Amino acid sequence: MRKGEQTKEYILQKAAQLFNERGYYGASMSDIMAVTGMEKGGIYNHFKSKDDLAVQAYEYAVDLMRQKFAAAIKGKYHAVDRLQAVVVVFREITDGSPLTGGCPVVNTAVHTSHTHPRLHASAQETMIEWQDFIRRLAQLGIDRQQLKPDTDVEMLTTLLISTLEGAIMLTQLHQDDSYMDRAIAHLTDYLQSLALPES
Amino acid sequence: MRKGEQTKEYILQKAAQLFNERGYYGASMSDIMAVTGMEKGGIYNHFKSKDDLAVQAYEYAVDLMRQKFAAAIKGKYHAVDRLQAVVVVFREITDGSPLTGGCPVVNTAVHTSHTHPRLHASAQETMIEWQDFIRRLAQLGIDRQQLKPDTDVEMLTTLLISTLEGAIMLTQLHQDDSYMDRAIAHLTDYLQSLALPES
DNA sequence: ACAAAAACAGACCGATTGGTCTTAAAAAGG
DNA sequence: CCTTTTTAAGACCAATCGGTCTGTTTTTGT
Repeated sequence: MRKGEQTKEYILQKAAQLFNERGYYGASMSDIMAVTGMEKGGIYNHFKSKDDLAVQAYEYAVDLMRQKFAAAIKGKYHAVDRLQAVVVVFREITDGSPLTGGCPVVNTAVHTSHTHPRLHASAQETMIEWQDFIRRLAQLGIDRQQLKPDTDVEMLTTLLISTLEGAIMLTQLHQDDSYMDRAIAHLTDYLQSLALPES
Repeated sequence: MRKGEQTKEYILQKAAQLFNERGYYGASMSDIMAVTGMEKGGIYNHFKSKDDLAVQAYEYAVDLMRQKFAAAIKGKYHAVDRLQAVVVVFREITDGSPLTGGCPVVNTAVHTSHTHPRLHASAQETMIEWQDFIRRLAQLGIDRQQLKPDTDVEMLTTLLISTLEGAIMLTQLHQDDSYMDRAIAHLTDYLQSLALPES
């Protein structure tokens, strides 16, 4: 029963990549067969429907991102360092890590908005999770007197995600990293400006 | 020959709306028949393929945006006022004007990235057009000594579009205007900070 | 090594896809 | 008003869609 788990993860990886680029309706089962090199029977042995595959593939992609976020802040204790590390994870999205084709959460959100309620709800939940993550980092930074006490946490969260996701989109659209570079340069300044000088 | 033009525009309006929400592959010709209340023959009388319809529907949507931008800066001569007016047009996207379902350029960019090269190229061109528009407004503002001479035009353009498009996405995803409100509040401050005091 | 179980291939299915074509209804031009 | 042209309807088509199922091949545990 171990061989099965291996191929299942292999399929998930390929499918996650394909769905991220093409969306649920833009990627057919034939496409997935082509990209995995497997036949229909082999795939449907692990997933009970295209729907099921898409949902699990999305969860797979999100898990990869979760791991990157966790690894990024590991060993960092200053809120500015941590938030900067989060920014770097977003930067890596445009480099194709862990998936090429842009942010899986935003892509899924756009791709499924009026077509696939189940996946759309998942995208919503993931985004709320990310926002919470950033919010907590910021709030903890305030509590630990690393960030200015009047820091607007909600504003910080919205600006970080909006600017980064928007810049990812521009970088993807034009195949030009400079948009992401500018966004990050600005956010870096912004984060630094929130730092409370050591007392 | 006038009745035909009327129905053609009617179809374009309905199709533009549908494609904006669901994307090229998420919206079938049957869906378009349903939303227009027309039969297949009536639609294919005006468009030679689904492709043709989608391309024209996108152009239709972009034209609506173009008109809004033109109207927004009309009668305004200070760069900060003009850029602020551009921001307001983006704000109206989240209110469903001229189309519900978010920004047609970003939606098309994401929906067609690896599936429909023709439409994807159109989205690219439109985005370049918008960037040029903002760049020119900013540069003219510097030339006319309304903006600080050291204003980074490229940075301004990237930040405006990235932040606004990212915020539109969040507002759409969560059905919550506050993301857009925060983004705009921040950008308003930012634009104000670039203004050159009257001499 | 061998029996049981899991994994995979691929033929097959009905439904839906985008698209065509003939025919009828309705505008438009004289 | 009456002919011509345009407009729209809807039956029809091949191809593709997601999905099932049976049979064969591999793994697996013993």
